Amino acid sequence: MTLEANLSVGLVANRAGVSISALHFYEKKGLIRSWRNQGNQRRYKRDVLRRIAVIKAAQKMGITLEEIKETLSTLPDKRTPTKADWQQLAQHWQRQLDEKIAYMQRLRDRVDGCIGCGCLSMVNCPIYNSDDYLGEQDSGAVLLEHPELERSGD
Amino acid sequence: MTLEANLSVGLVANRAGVSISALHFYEKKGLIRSWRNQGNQRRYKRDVLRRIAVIKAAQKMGITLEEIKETLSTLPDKRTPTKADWQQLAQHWQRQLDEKIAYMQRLRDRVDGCIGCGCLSMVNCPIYNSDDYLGEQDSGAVLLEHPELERSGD
DNA sequence: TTAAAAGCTCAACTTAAGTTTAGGTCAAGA
DNA sequence: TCTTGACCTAAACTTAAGTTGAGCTTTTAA
Repeated sequence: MTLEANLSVGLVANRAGVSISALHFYEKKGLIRSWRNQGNQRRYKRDVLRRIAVIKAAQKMGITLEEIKETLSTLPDKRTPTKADWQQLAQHWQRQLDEKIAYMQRLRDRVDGCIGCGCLSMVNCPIYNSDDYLGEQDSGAVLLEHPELERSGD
Repeated sequence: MTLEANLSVGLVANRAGVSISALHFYEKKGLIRSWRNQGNQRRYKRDVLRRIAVIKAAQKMGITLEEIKETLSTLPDKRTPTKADWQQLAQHWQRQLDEKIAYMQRLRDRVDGCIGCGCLSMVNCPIYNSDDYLGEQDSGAVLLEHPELERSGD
C-alpha cells in the first residue's frame, strides 16, 4: 500500500481537506482520476493528494479550474510526475501571479494618483483608458467620448 | 441641463461605458437611482456618471457589488457628494487593495519557497496552514493530519 | 446477520454579475 | 400615418465552482 495505495474517496477528501462532492466534481471535469473497485467505489492513487494540493494552491492564486486543468495536462501522462514537473507548473502560475500583482499595483497607484490630483471627475481619470489587462476580471476600457462632460465639476 | 440634467438610460450607458441592462441591474440592486418621466422612462442626474465610474473602478479592484453598495451607502444622502466624500471611498478600497496585494505577495513568496526548498510534498508545505486570509477567495486551511503521508517522496 | 456508515448517480440548487429574449409602449421623423 | 428606434418589464439563461437532496447499493462493525 506504499506506492500503489488505493485510497477511498472519503479518505482522500479528509486528507486533502476537500469535500467528497468536490472530488466527484474534479473528476467529472477531468482534473483528477480514479478507478473503481468491485463495488463501483472510487479508488485513488496516492499522488492524487499532491494533485489536489496543487489544484487548491493554484486556486488560491486565482487560477480557474479550466486553466488549472490545461496546465496539469502538460504533466507526463505515463510516469508519476517528478519534482521538476511540479516546479514547472509552479513557475508557470507564479508568473501569472506576478502579473496579477503588478496589475493590482498599477491600479493602486492610479487610484493614488486620482486621490492626490483630485481628478475624480473620472472622465480623464487615469484609471480609465489605462493599460488595462487581466483577462476576464476586467470589463473593458470605458469610452467617454462626449466632451461636454469634461467640464463637470460635480 | 447643467446641474439637474436628466439623462436617458441609453445616454448614460454610452457615456459610462456600460450596458443598459447593467444599469437596470444596478438600479434593482440599489447601487444607482433614477426617476421616471411621463412615459415611464428612466432619467438620471448627471452625478450618476461618477457613481458608475466609481463602481467600475471598485470592481476592478475586486470589490463585489454588495460591498460597493455598502460603501456607497456611506455617502451623504441629501447633498451631492463632494470630492472629500469620494476620496474617503477611494481610500477605503485602497486599503483593501493593499491587503489583497500583500496576500498575493505572501502567496508568491511561499510558492517561491516551495520551489526553492523542494518541499513539494505539499503536506508540510508552507502554502498550507498559512496565515490564510482574503475573505471568500479562499477555501479554508487544509488539514493534513495523517502523518503517514509525510514520508511520501512522490 | 443486521444496522449504520460510506458510496454511487443524477438532477436541481446556489451566488455573482449580468445578458438575452419576448412581448409591449412611446416618441420622432418621412 | 406609419415605421423605426429607444424604452419598459419579467423571466429565463449564462459561467464557475461547487453543494444539496433523493433514492439506491456496498462495506463495515457489533
